Amino acid sequence: MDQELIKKIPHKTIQRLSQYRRALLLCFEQGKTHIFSHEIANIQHITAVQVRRDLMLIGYSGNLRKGYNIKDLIDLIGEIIDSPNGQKVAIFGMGNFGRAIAKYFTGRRSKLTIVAGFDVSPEKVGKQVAGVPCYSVEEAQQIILEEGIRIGIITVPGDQAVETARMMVEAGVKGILNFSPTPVEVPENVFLEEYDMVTSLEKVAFYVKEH
Amino acid sequence: MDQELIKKIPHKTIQRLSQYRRALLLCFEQGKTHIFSHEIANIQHITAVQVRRDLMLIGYSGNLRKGYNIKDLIDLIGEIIDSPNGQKVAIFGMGNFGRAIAKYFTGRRSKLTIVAGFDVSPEKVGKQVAGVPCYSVEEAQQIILEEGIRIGIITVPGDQAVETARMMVEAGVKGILNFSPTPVEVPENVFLEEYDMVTSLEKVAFYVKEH
DNA sequence: CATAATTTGTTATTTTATTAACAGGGCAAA
DNA sequence: TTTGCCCTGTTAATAAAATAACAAATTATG
Ligand SMILES: NC(=O)c1ccc[n+]([C@@H]2O[C@H](COP(=O)([O-])OP(=O)(O)OC[C@H]3O[C@@H](n4cnc5c(N)ncnc54)[C@H](O)[C@@H]3O)[C@@H](O)[C@H]2O)c1
Ligand SMILES: NC(=O)c1ccc[n+]([C@@H]2O[C@H](COP(=O)([O-])OP(=O)(O)OC[C@H]3O[C@@H](n4cnc5c(N)ncnc54)[C@H](O)[C@@H]3O)[C@@H](O)[C@H]2O)c1
Repeated sequence: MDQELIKKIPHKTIQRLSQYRRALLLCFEQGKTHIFSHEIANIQHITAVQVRRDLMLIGYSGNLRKGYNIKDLIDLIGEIIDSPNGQKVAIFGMGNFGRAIAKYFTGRRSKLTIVAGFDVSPEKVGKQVAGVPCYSVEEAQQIILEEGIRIGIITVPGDQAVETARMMVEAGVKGILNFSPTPVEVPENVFLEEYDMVTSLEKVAFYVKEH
Repeated sequence: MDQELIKKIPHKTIQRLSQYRRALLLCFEQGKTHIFSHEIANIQHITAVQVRRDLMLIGYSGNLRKGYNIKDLIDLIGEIIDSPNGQKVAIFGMGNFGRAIAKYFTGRRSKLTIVAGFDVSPEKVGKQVAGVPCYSVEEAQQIILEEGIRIGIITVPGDQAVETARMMVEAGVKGILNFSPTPVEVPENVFLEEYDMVTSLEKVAFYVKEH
């Protein structure tokens, strides 16, 4: 696919492609070879039109009678969202959440590998969590460079997030997923995604509230 | 505020209100009494217009010279998104992630309290995590009813999520925050929020990829 | 062979969300 | 007092996302 076009894919479509792929992988494991847009839509919470539109944007054509070839589609989504040689990820803050993430990601075959954790606590530095070595923050710059880590996950306490992000960017990280409740600033050439769990829960609470 | 109007507030605004409040609480603790829209905007990643628009929607008026009264605004946001007597929350699946959430939420004063965890593993049932008792899933229906739990967080493995959600709804849960990668179905009167961490990370990876 | 039934691919429309524009108010300083 | 500045609140314009609508293609079937 043309690189120019890839950049024009809406953010929401990128997210859905990731989700389509996971659903497709499940179908593929079950021995299915083809799938219709409305079947994909049923698995996710969306409409068949949305699915077709997304696939149109990535230039994938299905078979009019059999639908989409699952294997081909998985591969095409992979070509778009994965990097050929994978990407390395580091976790900043190996507390309860950071460790849960490390355990969760390790072992599952994926183009994304968590290769390092960083923490300030002497109890954690030097240990391994699910095979992920934990280093001190002082070593971060060096390890990030050596390993070629381009993505960082922030799971430090909120009051440490801004400084941590600054340091990550300085060390060469190109993408940050910030799970702390404190928004951080990054330069334009760094991609930032933030998710605040408390906000999500408060949102649910609001819509559940007896007005 | 009028209940009819409250229901018309956009989802995104509700999320931002939650975030404004947290930022405001920090400012309040630092002794500030008033704040301008552009100051709030700077803390979050948004524009001052967005802030003013959101506050307009909830009918809050600031002082032309001093900006918004922090204390009043915190209280108003609380009136809108909190329930007066708080709401009870349960976690389904007390694994690594579920336990991290339990530890994280406990102790912080908030209108949301995690009062129970549920799991199938005999090792976990009967124990406590950060003061949150873990029950077997068989007990769920009864405990949810007794405690008046209206909100549930799903942190069971993906292949258990659909069945878990079904059971939660049957037991009377009115809002679900699903962290498993598997989308679940809920009836119309139940509010559903889903967050998929892998998708977030894949999104970051995509925008960081060297095209 | 014609027809009905499906499903894709794409354009048009609608809805939702964000940003821009600006009137009006209040205070400070000239 | 008057001028200028910097706010808020609100309407208007723009952009992004989702949905609807439908032509074209393919196959099964009478
Ligand atoms: N645990 C959850 O379920 C959860 C949910 C939502 C958000 N979060 C957020 O994730 C973050 C971590 O939460 P947690 O529950 O794991 O807390 P935690 O206290 O268990 O872990 C924080 C870790 O960060 C380390 N740390 C502190 N300062 C650091 C620094 N400057 N550099 C590197 N490491 C540092 C600490 O030593 C500790 O190991 C917080 O910002 C929290 O708000 C956690
Ligand atoms: N750990 C993470 O950082 C992380 C990140 C993103 C998403 N998730 C998702 O959260 C979920 C849990 O992840 P985890 O890492 O905590 O896994 P985990 O295996 O540590 O925990 C899962 C827990 O659920 C329990 N369980 C299994 N079936 C159950 C059922 N039917 N009812 C109640 N409990 C049941 C298990 O006994 C276990 O305690 C998974 O769906 C995972 O995809 C986890």
